[in-house]
Amino acid sequence: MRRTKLAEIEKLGQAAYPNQFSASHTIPEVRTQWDAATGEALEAERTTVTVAGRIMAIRAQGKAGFATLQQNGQRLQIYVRLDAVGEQGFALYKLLDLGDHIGVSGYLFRTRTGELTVHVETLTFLAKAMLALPEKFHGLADVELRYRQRYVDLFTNLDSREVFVKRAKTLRALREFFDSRGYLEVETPMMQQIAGGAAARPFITHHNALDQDLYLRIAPELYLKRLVVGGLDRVYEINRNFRNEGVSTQHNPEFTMLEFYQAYANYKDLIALTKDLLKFVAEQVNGTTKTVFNDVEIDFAHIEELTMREAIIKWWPKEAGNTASMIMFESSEALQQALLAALHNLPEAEPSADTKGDVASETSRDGVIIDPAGPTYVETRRHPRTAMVFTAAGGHLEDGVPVGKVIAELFEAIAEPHLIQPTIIYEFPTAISPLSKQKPDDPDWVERFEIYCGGFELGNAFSELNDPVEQKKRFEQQLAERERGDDEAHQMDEDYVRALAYGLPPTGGEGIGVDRLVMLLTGSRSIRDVILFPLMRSQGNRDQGPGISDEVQG
RNA sequence: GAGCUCGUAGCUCAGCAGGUAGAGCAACGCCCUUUUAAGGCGUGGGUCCUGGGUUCGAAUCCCAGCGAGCUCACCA
Repeated sequence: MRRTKLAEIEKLGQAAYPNQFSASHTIPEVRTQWDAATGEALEAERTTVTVAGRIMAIRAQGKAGFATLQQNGQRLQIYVRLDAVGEQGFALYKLLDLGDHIGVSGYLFRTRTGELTVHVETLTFLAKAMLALPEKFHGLADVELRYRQRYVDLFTNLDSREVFVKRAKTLRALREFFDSRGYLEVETPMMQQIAGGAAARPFITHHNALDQDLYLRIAPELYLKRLVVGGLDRVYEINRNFRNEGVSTQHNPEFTMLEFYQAYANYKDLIALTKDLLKFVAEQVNGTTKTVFNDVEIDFAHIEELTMREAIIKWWPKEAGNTASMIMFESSEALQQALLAALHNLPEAEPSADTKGDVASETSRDGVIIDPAGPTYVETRRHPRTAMVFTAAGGHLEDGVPVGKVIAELFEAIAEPHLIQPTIIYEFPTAISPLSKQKPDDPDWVERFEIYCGGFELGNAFSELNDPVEQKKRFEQQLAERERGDDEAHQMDEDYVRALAYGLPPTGGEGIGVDRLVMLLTGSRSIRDVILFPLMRSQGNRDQGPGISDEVQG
């Protein structure tokens, strides 16, 4: 059908796939320059423009007609009439389909309804859309198709396009921020012989000529610190990490990570830097420090700072009474006591028929409804989740799990869901921080912080461990974990230990999930909405949507 | 990996007390020289995700599979 039209277009003397078209303006340029011009002014000027674009709407009316062209996410109406473009030109107009690319030349005017319009004098065919476009009003709504056929999503759903424009702005702002502070942008290997720098399962690939397995990197961390050893005191890298794990609204197997390292800085310096960074990027991208995520307004100009311990106490469940205090963090026994007291305070649960079978109410987090606006629980009559959290924590302590690890678990269960506004949580237990430096006055805690926002983790930073002897020891501990079957435990990296042995200055390092940052800045609930081509399950030979074969091969 | 929901025309959707599929947009034909979700008249268009089963009869009910979304788990 469209093939025959293309043949007819060629008969009109138009190339089916011309090699170039010289426009005088882009559509956004025309809009910028003449959006404010009145009809009278346009008539007086009689400005002729030559523009190109994709036809997104077409309205024919006998011997005249309109069409809407789109270019770079902006639209401009054109008006084509028989007596202006001639028989050939009008014949071409009538053969056009939605989605075709054309170029037009003509003068600007305003229609009766006041819309800026090109009064076309010459019409040039540029390329055919062989497949039908999605419906003009709803656009492409099927989420799966939007991800799999992003090219259609981008020109039909301009909101989607805007997300990726903002993503590019985010990256530009990040680079500007670090460049202006004397950081050097570097690129370190993404194919590594040892996948290190994080606890995650890697993808494995193979180099044929060397006959050697390689890992796609899970983090650039260890290479970046080697560079600091080498005297590149301030480095940053923005690039992909790959982790062989499940997907969710917050995880894609390949994701973009910003990591930066600064010699002679510690985690306190990085806290200050992170605050400046988030504020700067938000302003560059959105013109304001505020953004709306999940219907909640988030403001990057006000970033709260809490220690992990303070956060646990702040969001200690109300129904557990006044049972939390700083003392409980001092020993396993103290924490046990606090947990027991809290459990004792919990009101009796309602009959189990109500709680057990009520799987559907999981969304309300098992009876605890979270108010995203602030640190308040709206209590309902059930607290099974709270009880479970306390019971599990107590059990772990009895099993001899390090108190630091249990404290971190409590934090994740009790406090993390409340961290909607950007919040820096600092001082982490040593037990869960193998690469961080301990606090000089308190070896159970390390100089580390994470930044949370929108209910998830956005970044992770610490004063880097630079003692090669201690580092080697920690690698050996990880090896022992590996022996026990933990395939996420770190491998020994002798070369990294050697690098440290040459002397890593006191250094602060941080990683920020760029995709998640873009999610916050664009109000996107799913990471797939900010990744152009998110990983989708293969569909094998199953056809998805319209194919070209029918049109091309007939 | 588990639970819930979904899969019907190119797109957005309806149809599901079981009786051989429908609307709008898009497409095709005709009318219309300032319309804009243009309008009017007419026409064509389907592997109802796939495969089984129940039934005289399945888009509809049942089972299995494939794909997706969300939630949870895992995981930074």
